[in-house]
Amino acid sequence: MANRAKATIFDIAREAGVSKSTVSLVLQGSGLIRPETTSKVRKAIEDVGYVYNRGAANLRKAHSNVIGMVINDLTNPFFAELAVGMERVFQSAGIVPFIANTAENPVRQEEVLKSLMEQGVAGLIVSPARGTTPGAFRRIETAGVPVVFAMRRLPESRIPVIAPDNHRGAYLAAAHLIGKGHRRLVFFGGSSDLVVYHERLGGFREACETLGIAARDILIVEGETSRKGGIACLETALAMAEPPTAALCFNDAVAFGAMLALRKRGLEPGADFAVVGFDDVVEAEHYMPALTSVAVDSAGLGERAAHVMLKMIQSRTTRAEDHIGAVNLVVRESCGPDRRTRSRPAGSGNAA
Amino acid sequence: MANRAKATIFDIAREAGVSKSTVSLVLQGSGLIRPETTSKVRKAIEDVGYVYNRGAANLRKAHSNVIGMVINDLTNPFFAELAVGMERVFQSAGIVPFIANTAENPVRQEEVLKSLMEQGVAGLIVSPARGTTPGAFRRIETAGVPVVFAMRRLPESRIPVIAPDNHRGAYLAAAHLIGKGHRRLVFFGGSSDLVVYHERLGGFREACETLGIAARDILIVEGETSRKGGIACLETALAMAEPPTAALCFNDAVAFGAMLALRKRGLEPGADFAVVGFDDVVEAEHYMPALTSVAVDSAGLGERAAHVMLKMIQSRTTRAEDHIGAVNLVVRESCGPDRRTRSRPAGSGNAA
DNA sequence: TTGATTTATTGGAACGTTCCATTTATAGGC
DNA sequence: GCCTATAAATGGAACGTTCCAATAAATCAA
Repeated sequence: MANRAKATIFDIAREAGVSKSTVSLVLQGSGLIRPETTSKVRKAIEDVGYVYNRGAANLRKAHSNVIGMVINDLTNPFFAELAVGMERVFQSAGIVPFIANTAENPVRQEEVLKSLMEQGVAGLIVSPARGTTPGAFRRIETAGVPVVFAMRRLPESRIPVIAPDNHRGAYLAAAHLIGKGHRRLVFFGGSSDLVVYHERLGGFREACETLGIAARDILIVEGETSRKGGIACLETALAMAEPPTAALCFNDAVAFGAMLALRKRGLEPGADFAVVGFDDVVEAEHYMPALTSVAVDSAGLGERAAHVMLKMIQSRTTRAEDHIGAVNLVVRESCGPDRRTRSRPAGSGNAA
Repeated sequence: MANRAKATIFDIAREAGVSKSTVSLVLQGSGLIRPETTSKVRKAIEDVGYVYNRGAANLRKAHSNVIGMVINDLTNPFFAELAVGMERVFQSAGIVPFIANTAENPVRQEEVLKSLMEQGVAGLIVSPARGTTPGAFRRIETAGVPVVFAMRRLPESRIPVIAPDNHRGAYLAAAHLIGKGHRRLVFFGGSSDLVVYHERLGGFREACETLGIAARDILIVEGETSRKGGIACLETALAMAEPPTAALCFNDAVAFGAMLALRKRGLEPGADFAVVGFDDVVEAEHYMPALTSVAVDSAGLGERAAHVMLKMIQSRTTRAEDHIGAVNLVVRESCGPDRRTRSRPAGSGNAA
């Protein structure tokens, strides 16, 4: 089976006793070919161990069938979920998405994007790396390749975005905390080079302000968006002269870190200090205590992004509407009982 | 910048006032071109918004620079780590790996593999989906494309494998449990269609047998390799007439599930029932209690796999040696204190 | 039978590169 | 100044497909 040099449609043609054009037609599933001829060709294809050369085909064909998916952090299950959601819809459209990881590195992202473009992708779904420069996608835009951003956006870009309603999610979470009786709140993690950060922080601020929290009781501690960052944030917060009693965290990883740090200090997350996460990754439910978090349905957003992309490709446009996905607060145990029913007000249980 | 139709080297040539061949040479970084000419061409490339067509190039060139990475479950951080490790070494070799997810589905895997082959990959690193048929890679082998398996292997395949020493890892873990005084042990999760399962179970068995555990005290509960599966396994085990006191779990997800189920029953993982995981994913360290687990260094194995692949491509071979990665048991808190020092022997603390 | 129509099949040009064999320009030796 | 050696640039064929226009074969109406 199969000699050294790779087989082409000419080899198939010879084997089946037809012309290369006929083979090409069969390959494309054209109905013009007589059934017996078709099966003769099919057999020859098997016999010579043929593998279709999509590169050659794309030289003539208008459109390729590959879509690139550029993700900033594959090890974050949140983004992996996003990828999985996209794959679901592409699969049913007969498209194979290729995933590439940028590890939150703009330089790497540049390489990855370049490579994907050279490969002739039909479209790109991107969760841009932190620190992506504004012009990073100009080349791609002028090439007319459709791009959609997922989860994250760039400051002043015209590229359509599929993302959760970060502002509202943060608002809901903060409102929940305030409803529980907390009066001095902190926002943990993230940094201002991320648009998402501003959205979430904005929601947090708005809730605090409209629900009567004094400006001096609205705290912010920036930090890495990881467990480690969460630990650091908590240490910083508890070292304050007047520590907060509740934290809304930039994402679940930060929340896990904060809970861990709490435990290390002998404090019980929920009872002694309230923690809310963001994203609602699968582990949130299984943590001890289970983490209250803002669910964003990343797989659903992935599906949405894929649909938008499909439509853009089909209608040969590079424009599309943004889509802001609904969020909802999943209340679990990390915020403890209602504080207003307790005798001692905020600040209790803060023994180091 | 850039008119509608995509620019080719001819457009660059016209713009720069040279021939297409010169442009091609510049593109390939040939030193034969005069520096001033080179920069003239470089400028033209910018001006026309050129994007290199790798498909066309591969028609002539012997080798492509893309490597496919086929992963069975991207949402499992363990596999995501593997991917990240590979990327590290490919990046420094100027290669962009494309990742595709099979979601543990052999049919999907078939499609993904086909698509990657059509794209003209130079090599394939695969963590095969469960239930992959023996012949699934024959086509690829006869096409002469190098393949290496990572983490998992197929029953009778000749394809090189990069995997952790599952047998030894399980042996170490079981020995640890026995050393702690446990005398009735169970293996949780997995199923016999996976070679890895047999390896890990084999190590568990060998440790039990050589360290004097009676055959009737060596229990096995198959199950899904997920949190859910772990929960089910634990329920099954505790429902036995004579329940075990310690479990070695197929992987960390199963272990997390088991610990969860323990908690739900009011039992304390570690003190009341010992649990050991496998893979040592990042969360293992952060769990409550921290999970004792067999560390396999998946990122390191990913790097190794990538190196092997690079060498295979370079030496134009499709053969390579297997590589069995070292493992080590990371002892944390999920196995509790030494049981031999306690008054009551195995079986205590098992109130439902 | 003839011409028109439909159904199957085919040759050739094109797609955007690379690479080889040439050609042209530049420099060096005498 | 001429010949040779070297450096720089070039034209053309090839890579494996698709698609159009053209041909060949089969069917049908008269």
